[in-house]
Formats: sequence, C-alpha cells, structure tokens
Amino acid sequence: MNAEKIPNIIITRLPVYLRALQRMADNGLKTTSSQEMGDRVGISAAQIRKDISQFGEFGKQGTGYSIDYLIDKLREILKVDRMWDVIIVGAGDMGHALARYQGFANRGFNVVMIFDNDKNKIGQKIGDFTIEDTANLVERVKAADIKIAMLTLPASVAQGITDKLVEAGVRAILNYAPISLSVPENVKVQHIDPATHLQRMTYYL
Amino acid sequence: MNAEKIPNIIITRLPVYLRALQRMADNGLKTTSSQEMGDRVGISAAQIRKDISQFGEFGKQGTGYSIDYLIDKLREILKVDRMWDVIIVGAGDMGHALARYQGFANRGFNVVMIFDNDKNKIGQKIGDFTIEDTANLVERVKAADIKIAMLTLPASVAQGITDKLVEAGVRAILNYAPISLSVPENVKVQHIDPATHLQRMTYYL
DNA sequence: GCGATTTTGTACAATTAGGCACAAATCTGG
DNA sequence: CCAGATTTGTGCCTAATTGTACAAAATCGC
Repeated sequence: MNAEKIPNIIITRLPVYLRALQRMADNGLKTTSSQEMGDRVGISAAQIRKDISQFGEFGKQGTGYSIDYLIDKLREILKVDRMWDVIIVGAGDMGHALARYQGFANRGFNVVMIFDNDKNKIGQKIGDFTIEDTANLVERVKAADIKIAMLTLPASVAQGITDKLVEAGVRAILNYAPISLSVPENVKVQHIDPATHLQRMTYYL
Repeated sequence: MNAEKIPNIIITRLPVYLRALQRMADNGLKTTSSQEMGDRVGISAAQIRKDISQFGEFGKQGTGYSIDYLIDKLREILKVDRMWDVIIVGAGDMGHALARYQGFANRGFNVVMIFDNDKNKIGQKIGDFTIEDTANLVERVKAADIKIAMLTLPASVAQGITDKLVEAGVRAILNYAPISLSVPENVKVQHIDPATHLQRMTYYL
C-alpha cells in the first residue's frame, strides 16, 4: 500500500464502491471493470481506477477486478474486515429505527447499547436492548472500549452528550442531530440531517 | 446575484450555514461574523465569506452579517423561502421515523403522503397519514405535482420505485436505501446510508 | 497462434477549490 | 472627530482534484 496520505475525498468514495461490489457479489458476479462499477455508482471509470490504485494494483489488464478480492481489500483498507461495537444515544423514533435496522451486521457494525436521559424510557426494551441512563454513559463506554457512537438526540443536548462521548474515548460519531458538533481533531463526525440534504437539492428545482 | 454557475460544493455548504444561523436567531442573536459562523460550523471564515459573496454583498464591513437578513437570503437562494410537499415511500421503521419527525416544518418541507407496497400496511395510519398503495404512486404524485420524495425501502426495490418517481415527475430524491440509484440528469439524488457514513470514519480509527 | 479487443495503471494537462492578505468600509470609545 | 479595532469582499497564488490519453498486459475468437 502506498504510504502517502490518502485524501479524504477518496476515502469517502470507497464505501460506495464496496457497497456496489457487495451487491454484485450477492448477484453471483465474479469480476467487474472500472467501467461497470462507474456506471453503477455514477462515477467515471478513470476516477475509480485512480482511487483503487492508491492502495495497490488490484486489477488485471484485459479482465478487470475480481469482485471478491476487491471486496476483501476494501474491507481491509476501511478497517471493516472486523466487527465494530457501536452505541446509540437517543431512544426516540430515529434511535429505535437504527436499533432495529438489520443492515449493519454485514457491513462491519454491531449495535451493543442504547442510551437515553428520559426517566420514562430508561429500562424499557428495544428488541434485545434495554435503554440505559445517559448518566452512566461515560463509565459504560469506557468499560466496553466503544469507539463509535450514533447520536439521535434533539439539537439542544447533542453537544453536551458529544463532549461526554469524547471524554469516554469515542472517536467516530454519526450525528443525526440538526447541529454542527464541535470535537477535537482526532475525533471524526459525519452528519445526517434530512432537511439539510433536501435543501441541497431544492436549489436545482 | 452573480449569474455564473455556482459550484455544487458551495450549494452543499449553504444549508449548513442556514441551519447555524437559524440556531443563532433562536438564541436571540442579531448579527454574526464569518469568523463566528466558521467557528460554529468548522469551516474557515474566508471560505464562508467567499461562498456567501457568490450571491451578493450581504455583509457590512466592521459589523458582519445581519442574521435575519442572511437567513432570508439563504432561504431564497436555496428556494426554501416556500414550503415543499414531500412524500415518503416505504413505511418501515425509517419511514415511520421520518413521518413523525417534527424538524421539517421550519426548514421548508411538508410531508403529505406515505406509500408502501405491503398489503398489510396499506390503509394503516401513521399519525394523520394513511399508508397508500405504491400501485397508485405515479397517479397520486402527478396529480399533486410532487417534486421531492424520500425513499425508505429495501435496496431490492429501490431502483424500480425510483423509476416510477421519475416517471411521475419527481426531481429530488433523498435515498435511504443502501444502493446507488440511477436517474436522468435533471433529477437530483442525495444518499443517506448509516453504514456507508460509518465506514467513512473507520479508516481513521 | 495471432490479430483484434479489453482493460488497467499512470503520466500529464486542465480545472476546480481553498488559503492568504489587504484595501476599504464601518464601528467604538473616548 | 479621530485613532484603533473589526470585518467584509476579492485578487492572487497554491493546492487539490479530475479528465485525457496511452503503453502494457491480458484475453478472446477463430
């Protein structure tokens, strides 16, 4: 693997390639080309070749890429060739939906705990999970060595909980709260806000 | 307003600025600076000034920006100075969560219909909505002149429904299905896939 | 076996995006 | 009213990203 620093913009595309490849594998396909991948994900073939070649020479001229092999390599690069324990903070509708979502398991993630600060919710069950008190968040996260959290809270409390997560050692936060979170440089945040995403399209209507 | 084409990357940042400004306004603030906005959203002040200046001279030297005025301008630019009717296709957990979400109203969106193809779900209520049959999707969307849809379906049926939405005149799709959708050039898609977003962070762990 | 075809990886060119720095305008506090 | 501080909008430069094109390798059809 090339030891130079890989631009983040390339890293953001790799999971999209991986998802498309896993779908091809599910359909029984064995090989693909940068052209076919590009058609599927809406990215130029040259871009895909260049992105992949940052990490090694995984393709074969005339043939393309072995789907299974490329999946293995991408999973390794993205560090999802293992299972990551993930917590959910916020047991509202979105927290419930994520807790029940079946799509994490085969993509490297395993939800292990759910927290809320609402006394009426604490102790209730969501599937196999019992909603825990955010008062115990730092202690529980530290003890279980959790590195990834999904935040499904109102904006008003999101930054406060984020600070606790950082204190507890969390290094990656998927934020569903409609607010920009402030974190130290060694912590990554991804934002999911449906209204923001919709507003990125209305400009073009 | 500058008549030249505005890069998409700038458009993607505007909703983040708008969200931060609305939050400031809710907190009773009247003016802000590119510096303060930048601190809040994690973007350089120069970048914010340059982005905003693409659309006009909305700031005042020495003072900064009037929050209310800038909100009005951004809403106008993003075309969310009006209400957009939006439909949800897929009445699973995610569809339910979006249907009940209270955060759309003050950001320009109004959910008006929910569809599913599951005979057991059709006719059921989610709040004030009755789940409708996707068999009537094209007809209903055309009649109501809907331009925006949120897709909360399994990957296996997402492309088929997308084709129907496009046929019905939908021009913006917020896709929660874990698959890249193929659409004509005049239709916009934004993807929300929690596993993909998480995989964009594990690389750095 | 061999010419035609496919496809990768990459060098080079072109384009796009971002950072810096400063003149000009405005405000603030005597 | 004035000196010092603040803050915008932008010209210029650098960095980052994407596109083009092609040699080299591999396959395919006969």
